[in-house]
Amino acid sequence: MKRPARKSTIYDIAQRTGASPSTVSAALNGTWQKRRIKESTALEVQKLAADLGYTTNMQARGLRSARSGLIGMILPAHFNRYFSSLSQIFEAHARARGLCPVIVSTLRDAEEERRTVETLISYAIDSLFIVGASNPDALSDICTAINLRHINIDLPGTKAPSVVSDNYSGAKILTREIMRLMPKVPGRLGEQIYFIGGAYWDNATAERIRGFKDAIAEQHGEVTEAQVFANSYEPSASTTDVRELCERIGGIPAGIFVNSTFAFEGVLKYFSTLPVESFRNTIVGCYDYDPFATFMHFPVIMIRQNVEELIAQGFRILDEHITDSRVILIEPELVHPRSIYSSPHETLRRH
Amino acid sequence: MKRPARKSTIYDIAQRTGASPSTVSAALNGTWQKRRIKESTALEVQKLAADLGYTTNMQARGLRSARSGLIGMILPAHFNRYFSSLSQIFEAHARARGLCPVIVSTLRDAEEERRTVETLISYAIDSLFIVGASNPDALSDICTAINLRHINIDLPGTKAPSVVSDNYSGAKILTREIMRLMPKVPGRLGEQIYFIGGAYWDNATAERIRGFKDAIAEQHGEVTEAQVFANSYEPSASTTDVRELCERIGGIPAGIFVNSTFAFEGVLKYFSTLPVESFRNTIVGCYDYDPFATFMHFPVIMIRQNVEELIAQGFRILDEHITDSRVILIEPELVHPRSIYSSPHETLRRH
DNA sequence: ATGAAAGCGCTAACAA
DNA sequence: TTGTTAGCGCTTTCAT
Repeated sequence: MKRPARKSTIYDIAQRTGASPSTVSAALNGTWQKRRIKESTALEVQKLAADLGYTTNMQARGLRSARSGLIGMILPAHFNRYFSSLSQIFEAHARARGLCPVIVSTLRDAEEERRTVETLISYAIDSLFIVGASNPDALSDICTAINLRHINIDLPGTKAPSVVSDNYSGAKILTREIMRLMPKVPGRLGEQIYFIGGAYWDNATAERIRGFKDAIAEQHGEVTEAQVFANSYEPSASTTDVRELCERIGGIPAGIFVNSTFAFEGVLKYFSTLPVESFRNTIVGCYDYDPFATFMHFPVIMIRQNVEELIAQGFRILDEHITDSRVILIEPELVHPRSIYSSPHETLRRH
Repeated sequence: MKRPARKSTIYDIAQRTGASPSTVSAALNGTWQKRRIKESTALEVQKLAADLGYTTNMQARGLRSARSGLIGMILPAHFNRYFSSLSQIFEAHARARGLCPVIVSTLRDAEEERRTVETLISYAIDSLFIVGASNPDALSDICTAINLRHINIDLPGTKAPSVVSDNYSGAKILTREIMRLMPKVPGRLGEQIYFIGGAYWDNATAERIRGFKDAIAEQHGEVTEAQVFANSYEPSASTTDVRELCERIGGIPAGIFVNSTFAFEGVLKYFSTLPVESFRNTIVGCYDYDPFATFMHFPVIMIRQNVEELIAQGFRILDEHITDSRVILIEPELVHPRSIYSSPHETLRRH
């Protein structure tokens, strides 16, 4: 059957089958049994629709029914292994529910986050995942005003349910492991292990710093502020910080806790100026996983967050209509050097 | 001013300002000058709209005007450094044009690609970027039928304009560099350098294999088929391939051309079972860039595709209303070991 | 310089 | 078992 140039509508199908538009509508949107349309009628309509290449105009349906079939997610960046794995899993869950995912990055900019949420709302998204927002509560206010179901992922808020990694224990585990593997050199440990990257005003970073300090305190007493560099998420800030640190202490520290792969890239930028031999006595722990990073020319241990669980719990909360401000903690996992995990890509492919 | 529970509409604003809905509409969508609305009227309307937290219902606008303000992009996966950098750049361009990006992954599955495009069409996207599709022409047919502007990125089609990396020259450059740096050992070169990953039926892989073979032929004559393993994009296939290869030749080959970071992860999975010393005489070249991969315990050279240009040229083609099936080639760049480039994330942040 | 009114494609209440 | 009808919120033509 030749397809029309214009997209066909239920009216076209109504005309050609002799049924009414509402019958066609019901036959096509799955409510025909409830509307007691004769099966043969429904089948006839569906057949013609398929032949014509009909697809529902979602704008019209959405306008009428005040729902869109879209589900939104905002996150700090696409270009990051952690966030893009969240996207991958989020998308799979959305698809499984018959929703079309709309994933937009907001570059850790509160104003951009606000604008983006308003944009998504103007498209009538049915619910929203807010990942790593710099000001989740401000976004919650916007969502609540129009009764939009939403949840915070990765960074908690106080006005909506949150699912976050247990950054405190993760950092503690990672720090303990760094200390265990660190070359034993004389002098105060306080001058040998450092925290680099992230921003101290952000909850995730703050929790990780707390875990870092507590782990050290367990074994070696207090940590000084001079051991923590957390003023920005920009990789370039970490480049500067680690350079100044190394120049000050006259070498690469024995242990470095890097707050994310973003920061790690910044650190590597400085490292690339140093000879390979200078890394003999260094161990790096990085909060976030990258398979290539576990294969570097010096030992790197990593933390892998449970991305599947972060998203799955988010959907569970939506399903159960939970709206209080509970915080669900998800345990991350320690990754040893030279470890390759399969990517979500591998497990998702279906056929 | 207290905001209403329900989202306000132009009718609410019309009522409260005493203007008519059409005047309000014009005042709010930027056409008021053309409609010769008094400036004071427009300002009054805009002020109230702001106070009320009004935002346009894009479904209604889209339904009426047959445009949505959405721009779609489909790609094989989010969870990949190359694709997610394409997302990041695509998003920036879309935003700059006042469009809302909808980026969906289709897992290199032709059927999923088709379904996704139909879904995006049902939301009336204004144009579409098709990245790395397994069957671009089938998608072009769907788009053309409803007059949807679209372009192919990364993999070319014959029914729409395409912007692709120059995979042939990129592979040639990479192969030459592998050969230049390879440890010189006796015996035929044919038994010392191998191509691993990707799928030979996919244009990008095929072009890279061609570049690989030609580069070797330039210096050492023919290449045998036994040197090329390209049956799947799954990392696990590369794990198996490289394992069997190494077991067959009794060691790690002197040179390995890895077709993508996906495949590289698979290769590393096997490498992680080998002692560090066994890599003394190996050099790996990988088609795709990852900063961490350049810091491994054996030398890795990489190809970095010009992501910014791939997307920018795509938008240029859209802007210039080009619809023929021309193919624009973008040159990629060789990356030496221990090289860190700044991420798109850093350059995009605006404020 | 502005208002009235039609209609985009769909859903759902109501009528038959 | 099916048809009629009234909108959803907006844009746009035409009238004033």
